[in-house]
Amino acid sequence: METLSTPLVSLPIQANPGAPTVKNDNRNRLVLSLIDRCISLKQLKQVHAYMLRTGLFFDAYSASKLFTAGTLSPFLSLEYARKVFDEILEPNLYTWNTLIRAYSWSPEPSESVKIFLRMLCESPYFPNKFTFPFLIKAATKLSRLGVGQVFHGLVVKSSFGDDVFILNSLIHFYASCGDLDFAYRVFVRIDEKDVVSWNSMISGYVQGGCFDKALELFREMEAENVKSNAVTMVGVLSACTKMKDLEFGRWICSYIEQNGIKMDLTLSNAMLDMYVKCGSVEDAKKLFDKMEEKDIVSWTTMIDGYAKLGEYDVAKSFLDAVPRQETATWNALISAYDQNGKPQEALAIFHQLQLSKNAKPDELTFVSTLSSCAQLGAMDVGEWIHANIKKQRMNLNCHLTTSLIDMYSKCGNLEKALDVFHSVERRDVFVWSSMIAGLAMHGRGRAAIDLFFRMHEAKVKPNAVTFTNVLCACSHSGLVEEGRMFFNQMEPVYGVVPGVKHYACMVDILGRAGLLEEAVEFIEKIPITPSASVWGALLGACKIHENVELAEQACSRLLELEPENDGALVLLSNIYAKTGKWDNVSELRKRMRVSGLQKERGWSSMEVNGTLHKFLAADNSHPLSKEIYSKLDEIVAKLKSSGHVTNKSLLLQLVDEEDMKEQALNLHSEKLAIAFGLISTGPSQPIRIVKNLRVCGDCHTVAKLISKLYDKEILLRDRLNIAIDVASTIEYLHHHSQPPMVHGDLKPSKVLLDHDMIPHVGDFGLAKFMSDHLLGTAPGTQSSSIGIKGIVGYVA
DNA sequence: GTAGGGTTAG
Repeated sequence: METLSTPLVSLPIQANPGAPTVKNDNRNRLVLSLIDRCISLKQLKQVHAYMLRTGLFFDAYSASKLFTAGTLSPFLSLEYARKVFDEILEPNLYTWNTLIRAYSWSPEPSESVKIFLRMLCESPYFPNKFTFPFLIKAATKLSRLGVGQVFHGLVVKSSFGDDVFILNSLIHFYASCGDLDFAYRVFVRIDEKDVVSWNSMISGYVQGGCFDKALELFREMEAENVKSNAVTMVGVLSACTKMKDLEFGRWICSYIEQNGIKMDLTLSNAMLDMYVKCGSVEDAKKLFDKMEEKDIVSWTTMIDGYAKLGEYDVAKSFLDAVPRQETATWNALISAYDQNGKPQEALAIFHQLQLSKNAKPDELTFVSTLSSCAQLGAMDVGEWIHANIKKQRMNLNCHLTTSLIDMYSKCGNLEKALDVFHSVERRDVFVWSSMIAGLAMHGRGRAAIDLFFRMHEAKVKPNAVTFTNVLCACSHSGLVEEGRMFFNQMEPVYGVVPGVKHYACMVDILGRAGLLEEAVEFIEKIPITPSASVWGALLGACKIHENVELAEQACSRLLELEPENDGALVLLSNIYAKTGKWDNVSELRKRMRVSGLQKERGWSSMEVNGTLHKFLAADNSHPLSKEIYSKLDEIVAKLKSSGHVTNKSLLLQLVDEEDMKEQALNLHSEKLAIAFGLISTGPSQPIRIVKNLRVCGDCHTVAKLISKLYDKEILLRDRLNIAIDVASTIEYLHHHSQPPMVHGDLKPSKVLLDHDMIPHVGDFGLAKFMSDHLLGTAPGTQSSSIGIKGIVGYVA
């Protein structure tokens, strides 16, 4: 007889399809058992061919067996299974259900719904109790509330409203669509709740952020003597993790032991994660060492734990020890570096990953790496990644789109950011928001507002991030009326409750416009306790408008909330300096020295052909140092002969000798970087520089002059990241109290200020971030800063 | 005669 090694045959079908004369004999049973033993698609196809030749395929049961194997096997090919299905002349309900199920698992769950509709039209069958869980799963994956509701209605009409399997799927469906109330309504109406009903509701609450409710439900479950299982524990542990409640987490671990709940790999991993996220890497390590079975999640959790703690060497040793390196393990380290303000290290690991044979970068790698590129202004690497995404024909999903827009915007290339934005079909709220931020960053406040309305027309609902970006756009373009309008509309019209960031933005808008009294009145009316960032915004405005008295008040309120906020002290000292109160300046500086507050050292970085060059002030460590300094001399001479006078008042420090002041200014890291840029870039290449702190007024002016004198585009971004076109005098005035030097035909060199206006996700407190963002520092000084997290745009 | 629900990281 034929065996699996029999070559594939051509398919002249001999059997009469209409008459299933296949006997249930031994030979056929053997063939059917071969289906289960197939270990490759090729073997399955051989059985298929044999069945066609003998006519066995036209037996409904046998055909469905083959088809099911095609959809279930690890080597499953949905395309092949679909072909098999299409060959089955009269598929039975089981076969239809199997196809619906196959698609509900696939990346195209909408096919499930289409197949279901086809079944209703083409077949004599109605859905049974098995059909609905598959359909509801598809609706869940599609996140389409309406679709699931239709199925729910059908369930009730088809009298399956008591089936606990179906109702449990519905709980899961409603919860994952965010409708926890409805999920709970389904839950309470189940007469005979089983453990899965409870688990579905508990994990629904956890995923919806209602951790208290999840734990309450767990207690209720206990009170009703429903025995929990490992899945229950995963849900409850996950709630502890999110609440960072180590004590309760430990209690759950002992509960698991006492109640003899069987540990499985997922539960162990959930425990590991709880320990790591609640701050006890030691406990996690103990558990990790005891675990008999570990998978990639276990390893990744440990790497992530150590990396987030800043113990990078330990994290790396775990990475090296992973039995099978996968992309996720690399991603853990890359994203930890990225999010802890170590973008260079993130890129270094990325390069190692590229050299590694075991794994290749995936979407998540690119998202983190693009964020690091954005932080560093490393546009060459960013562009390389963009090209790679295209080359790999990787699906440009919303996460990647957002990251690309963010990267190009922050690297100063608004056009490319817009290209990406226009090239995609799918734009979620984060894609729109990042583009709004990009426009705002480049001083295009009106365009940012227009985009907001286009987003509204596209029926994408704005969220808190969108409003922060729109308000920032108003603030940076001096659009006071528009800012007021958006702020007043956000809750009543768009249902977004103003948060601390929005209040701070509003104070910033009013303050920058000189409406200091109104800003103070606004602060008094804020229904929540004003955060440090709100006072920071007021303080910033006081600096612009030289209101020393109010500045002192704002500063003391800020320091009550954040005694460690060195930025506030630096800003206040700048205000004193600007108004000539040198005694107060030295007193403040002394206070900072005593309390150990130190300024972060300023640096500027510049990327040339994918290599990053970093400069400190008066740096001479660069291999081309000699050439750089001679270029700098040349620049200084050219500037002088063109009539530029160094604005020494910008050096807000007590330096006595006039020429020392001038020299100190000329050695600023951004000037070194520009000099280096002039000798290392081709004639048409722009110079793109990123500064970690603020760019001083002199460097700002000089950058523009050099741009003209050398006919070179210069993009200079600092930690406050807004691009200002030379032409936009008004916007300039909002940032600097003295008017810019206006040159008739100056090339549009841009100065980017206001880094990271987009709210960040992650462990850095938002308030802290916002106060950093809004405080900034005065031109000429370099304030210390707190770690900046680069990516953005979407909530984890 | 075959089948269905809930879980961990990034």
